Amino acid sequence: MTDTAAVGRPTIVRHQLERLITSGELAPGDRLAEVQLAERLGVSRGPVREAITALAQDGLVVQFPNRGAFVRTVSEDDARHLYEVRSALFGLACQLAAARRQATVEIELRDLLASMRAAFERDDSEAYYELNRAFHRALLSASGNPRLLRQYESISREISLFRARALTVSENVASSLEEHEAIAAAVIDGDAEAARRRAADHIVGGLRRHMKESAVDR
Amino acid sequence: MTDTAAVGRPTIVRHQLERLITSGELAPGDRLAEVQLAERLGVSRGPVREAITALAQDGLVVQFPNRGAFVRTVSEDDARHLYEVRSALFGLACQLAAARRQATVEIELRDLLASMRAAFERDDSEAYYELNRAFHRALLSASGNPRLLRQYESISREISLFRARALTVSENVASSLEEHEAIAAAVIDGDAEAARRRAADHIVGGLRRHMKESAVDR
DNA sequence: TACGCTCGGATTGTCAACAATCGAAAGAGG
DNA sequence: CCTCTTTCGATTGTTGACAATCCGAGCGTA
Repeated sequence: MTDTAAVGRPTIVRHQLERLITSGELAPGDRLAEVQLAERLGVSRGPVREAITALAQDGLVVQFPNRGAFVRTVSEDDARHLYEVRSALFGLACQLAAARRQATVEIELRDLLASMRAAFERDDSEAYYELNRAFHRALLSASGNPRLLRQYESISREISLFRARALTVSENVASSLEEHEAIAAAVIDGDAEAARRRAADHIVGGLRRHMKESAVDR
Repeated sequence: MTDTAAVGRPTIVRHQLERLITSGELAPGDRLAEVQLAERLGVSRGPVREAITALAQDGLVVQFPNRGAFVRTVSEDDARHLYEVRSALFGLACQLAAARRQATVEIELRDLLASMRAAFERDDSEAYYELNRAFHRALLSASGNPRLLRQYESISREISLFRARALTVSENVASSLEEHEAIAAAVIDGDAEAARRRAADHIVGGLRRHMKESAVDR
């Protein structure tokens, strides 16, 4: 009955549909025909409808009465709005993480940063992308606010719909890496205000990078 | 297909259920029996199920597989987490509003503040509560980020489940009013950083007030 | 009495059929 | 040729029935 259980019923169909969308198999703007999805997933229309309404509440799908559901399309304005919210959320996470000063987090961050630097130096943008995600998740978890993590991941899913087919080029990774190190330093140092500001600025920079199609750091 | 339409299908049943919960008719912890709700609302189980899953995704309801859905109970920790997120969101809203410097907002804020001060002086906490909400909404709207408004209202709905039966006592209204004036001044002045900080601190203060049962300013 | 098992009522999960609504194509009229 | 109306196919919205699952009452045994 508490926050952690509020993730909702992890119904198989819901996750399958979510995967179809986030993987790009169902592209933004695509129609979500209930019967078609039902037979594709081997179930009836009922579970599909519920999954669709859940995803609509999540923002991945938009519904029009009597006209059906469509995969959300994210305009440039939408993307800016989403990045603004994400920026505030990540800023808060780092602020809280810095205020808590957990020793385990310090180790985890140093470890991740070392791996990221290694991935950068051997130009492995695939690995860097994953480590980047792990780095963000680590700080979100370190905030001690599970709701914040959930909110952040929801926003991130929506953002992933923006220019989903942008290639991950390895430009600006250097500056991204520097920003990460600055954030980690502030968190480890316990400087909550600096951590917040740097984290927020970092996400805003992510919007810039995303806008110009170099999508490594989203 | 854009963000504004993403509010989801405004199905009657969903709003009815939401009202039952936010009005306190269905208290936190109460079971949401599908058949009972169905006949109470005069529909079948289908729409009720969909409404429940939507509300679960929203955080007002928690679901357990094969065991049913319950109105979310918000612990003190949950409340703190929610207030932290709310604080960041409202801070962002005021920061953005300050950066935009819209003339119409200035007028609106001055007007609202005058009404709030009047309500405070005649000790009308009911009116003050409503004006308080309007003040927050005005700043959220002035941010120019509809997604932010939506997120904020979602969080606010969840917070309203915390100690829902706390009486609205007219204590601390004076300090709350001062904080509002300080926020508005920063927004009007275009000082985004001050606006953000004051707004965030204001919400954190709201948590303190809420914790000690004086729930005027949530 | 305490513990484990079985069974039964109640509730959720799923399904297929029916009703309501929409959009597009066909047709009538100007 | 264009526009408005009408019809029709397709899709969503809703329903009641059936299957699966859970929880607790009752029974038996140590």
